[in-house]
Amino acid sequence: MEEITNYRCTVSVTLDIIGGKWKSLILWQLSFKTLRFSQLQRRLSKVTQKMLTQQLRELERDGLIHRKVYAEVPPRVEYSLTPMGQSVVPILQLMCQWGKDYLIATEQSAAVECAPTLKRIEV
Amino acid sequence: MEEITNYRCTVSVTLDIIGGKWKSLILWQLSFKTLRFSQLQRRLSKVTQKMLTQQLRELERDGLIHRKVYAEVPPRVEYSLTPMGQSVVPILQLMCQWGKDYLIATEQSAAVECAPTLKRIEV
DNA sequence: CTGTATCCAGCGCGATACTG
DNA sequence: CAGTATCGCGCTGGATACAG
Repeated sequence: MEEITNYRCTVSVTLDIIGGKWKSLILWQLSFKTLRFSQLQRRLSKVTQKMLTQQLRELERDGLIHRKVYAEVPPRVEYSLTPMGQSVVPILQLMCQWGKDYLIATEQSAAVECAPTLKRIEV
Repeated sequence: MEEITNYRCTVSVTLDIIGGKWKSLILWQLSFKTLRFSQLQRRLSKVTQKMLTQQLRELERDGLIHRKVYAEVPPRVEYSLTPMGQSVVPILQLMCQWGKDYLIATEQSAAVECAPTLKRIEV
């Protein structure tokens, strides 16, 4: 008989916070530079406006991103990583590298890049 | 005008493979030891049999886990990480540590553990 | 430009029953 | 024990319209 103890695995804590459908990709983009709403939307070519807004709100609520509104017409909103948000970047870097290695290992590596200088994501 | 280039971010490649609802948690459990189907099910207390089977099949198809069937009655099936599966463990370790730090930073850290000696996950 | 607010179609997933 | 098969509900998320 195995000893069983209930506990909440902190891996799932992390998944609750950055595991949302678009959250990792949003954080990854913001790790390179502060971006406006429309810039994020262009980089994540498949997100709908509704989803992007929703995911941004949750990331803001959880303290990972900062939302700065400029009192201008037309309105401008810039999103950036908080220190807490920056602390997840090492995880994303590992994921980026692992994905690259995986594609190479499975020989699907043609025409794949993940450099911050490139601007649009095909998800 | 920004330069826009289409590419597939390798972060999303990784998410496609380990981003499934239970996959990270399955890999995390298997990183400590080989487990039988029923052992996995007990450790992931909220998974249904259907979902566990489905996620295991996909992880196997993607080359992250190995499925070994023993020709016995009653049947016994053991799941373990392949070398490819072991290569994601560093990501999971970072996630585990980050989750722990997050709980501490947000002062929800009471009664939380993530040690491999503990056996059951409340997701 | 950066959002809200509805509506509703699709399917993810749970529940249940059955099997080698 | 370790699955497979089927049914159906509930919620996710897309489409659309509207607004500050």
